[in-house]
Amino acid sequence: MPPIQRPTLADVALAAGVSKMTASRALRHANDVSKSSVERVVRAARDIGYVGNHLATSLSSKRSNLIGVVVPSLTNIVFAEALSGIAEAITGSGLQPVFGVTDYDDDREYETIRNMLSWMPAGLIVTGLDQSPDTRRLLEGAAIPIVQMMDTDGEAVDACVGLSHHAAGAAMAQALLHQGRRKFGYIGCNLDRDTRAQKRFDGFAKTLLAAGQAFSACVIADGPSTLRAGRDMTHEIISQNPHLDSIYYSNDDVATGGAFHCIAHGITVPGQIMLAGFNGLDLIESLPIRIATTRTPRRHMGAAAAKLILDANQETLPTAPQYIEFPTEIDFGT
Amino acid sequence: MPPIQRPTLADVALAAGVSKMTASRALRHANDVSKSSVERVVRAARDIGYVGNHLATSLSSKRSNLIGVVVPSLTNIVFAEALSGIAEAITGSGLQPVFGVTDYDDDREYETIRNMLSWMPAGLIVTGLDQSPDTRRLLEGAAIPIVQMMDTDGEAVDACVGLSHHAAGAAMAQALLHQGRRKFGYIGCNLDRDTRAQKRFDGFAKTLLAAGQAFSACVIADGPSTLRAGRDMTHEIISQNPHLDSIYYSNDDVATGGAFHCIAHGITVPGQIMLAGFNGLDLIESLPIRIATTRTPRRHMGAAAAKLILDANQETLPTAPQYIEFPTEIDFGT
DNA sequence: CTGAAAGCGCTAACAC
DNA sequence: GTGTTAGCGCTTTCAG
Repeated sequence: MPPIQRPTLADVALAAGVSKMTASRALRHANDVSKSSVERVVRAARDIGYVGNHLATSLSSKRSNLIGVVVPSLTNIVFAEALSGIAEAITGSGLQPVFGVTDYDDDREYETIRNMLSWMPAGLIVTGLDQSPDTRRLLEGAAIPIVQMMDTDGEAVDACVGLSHHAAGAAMAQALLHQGRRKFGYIGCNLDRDTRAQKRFDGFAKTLLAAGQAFSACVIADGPSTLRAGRDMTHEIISQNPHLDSIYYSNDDVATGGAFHCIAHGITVPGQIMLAGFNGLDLIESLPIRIATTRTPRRHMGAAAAKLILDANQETLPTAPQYIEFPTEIDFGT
Repeated sequence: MPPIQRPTLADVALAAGVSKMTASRALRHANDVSKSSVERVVRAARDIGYVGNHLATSLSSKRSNLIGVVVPSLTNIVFAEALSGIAEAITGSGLQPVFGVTDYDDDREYETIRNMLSWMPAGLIVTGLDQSPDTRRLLEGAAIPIVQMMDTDGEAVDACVGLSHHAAGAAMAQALLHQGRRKFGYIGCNLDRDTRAQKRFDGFAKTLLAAGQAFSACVIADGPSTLRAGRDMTHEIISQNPHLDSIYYSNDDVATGGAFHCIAHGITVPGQIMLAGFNGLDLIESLPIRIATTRTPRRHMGAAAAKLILDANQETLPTAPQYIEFPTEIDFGT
């Protein structure tokens, strides 16, 4: 197929017998144009299969319909769900999401954001509050709405939608203490890069300390959070510390691995030992045993972040920098 | 902060004491420009914080660095992993992925693709081969590389990277027959919209038929594939058909729900009943019981699709339409 | 090796 | 209501 020149607005205008401007106006806000013109333009556009060129539109109007989204990972369902919430929130708005995956790497994050900025996006949604100084400068210098999502423990560049991971960790510690647990274990993955998991750990540990308690054992691994890692690490921590009565995990994936270990080895949960994760994955509620978790509204956070961008692009609304903190809820699955 | 006019190439050129063109060339392929010029331009760009404008670049060069990706869902980890593979494959290439979620809806898919096309993307990756006629026309008319991923059962618009779901279903039926199973149940979600799940079902059913067997019971639900649905439907099918010795599920999520049901009710697996899913999620291998599954290379499929687009954009390579079929492998978890 | 001119396809800002 | 004139910021020519 020869690369046929795709029809432009000029072609539409010609076919409709009007000027480019009238065609342009007719195709966008049908008001301000006579009914008959609109009709002819729309028909002409359809007839010749006009599609429009966002590049030209955006360059000319100095604003694009792109919205950048930066997440650390996509194998973790949590971020995929946030993306999903974003996608859902912007359907019908004409905005298109551009995404970047940083793999928890500061340099990748910097490059990704820099690259996105050169698309003059309508806004940027990035994960977390703990960017590198360079990245932060980049964000601060960008003259577009920036929303940092998933976390509220720290200072936002602009707007922020998330939850307090420190508080979530603290709340879980409190809850386990209330349940009478006293021999605490911790199992975590990827802690050196996942600052939100760190914050939960800190919150949990500080709360224990304040109650005159402490972790009896911690097992921390470098790799990503996987069920297998959770299962293996649980095996390790329990065989070395048989008297643990509870384990806090860096998230539900790892905790589920722990649950599988317990099921396979006939360890009663929560009888002998209580397991606690984080996120409130659907998975948890279907598990044949009950483990505790903190429910988090990933989808809503994504949607709320997207809505902030949407609002900021409607001049009519006051663009007060928002700081939205979602409450979390502990779920014992009972 | 007042909306300071962001520096343009002209500013860089001015600061470096060269023309716009020299600056442009220096910033892209440092060849064809004297060393001293390159140096001055690069320094000037950095000094004034020049970022570049992809909109202008793309409009002018009539090709963008955007790559469109259309998936039916993001809550299903499988598609998130494919995205992840795509993102990984294009890192360093300068390409940026734009994504759209169709929620298995033909109209949404059409609109999403249409919208993406107006960004003049370097290529498009869409899920599956079963688009609506309108969408198909849209794709055929687009003068860019199109890759359909995840499926090979059907005719591709251009290139195609995936696996045969019909064959995968057939292979699983064969495997269960070999294991001596004779009372087959089927449990599926979202079959009316998920054409790939349909194909697996067809392949399985046809193979049973060819062996003189048939499903003893089928339970099919409309909603999305969830663990809870799998668990509930398994409860239903087993209580109504106590003699089933195997169940084929539309995918691993639903099958895992089934596994949880069996664990909770003391049904031995695969002793009393064998469960078989599809995808080979990591989850499966950590499960305390062994269920069968078909391993699928989601990440690789995504990466391969992205590579096809990458290659097609390098004029040097022959742009032969590709048709890549990945083999699948049945895993009994033993 | 470097530069000047001429757009890419569209819309903002004015006319009429 | 509609059209005209200028660009948006960059790259593609084509001359030097």
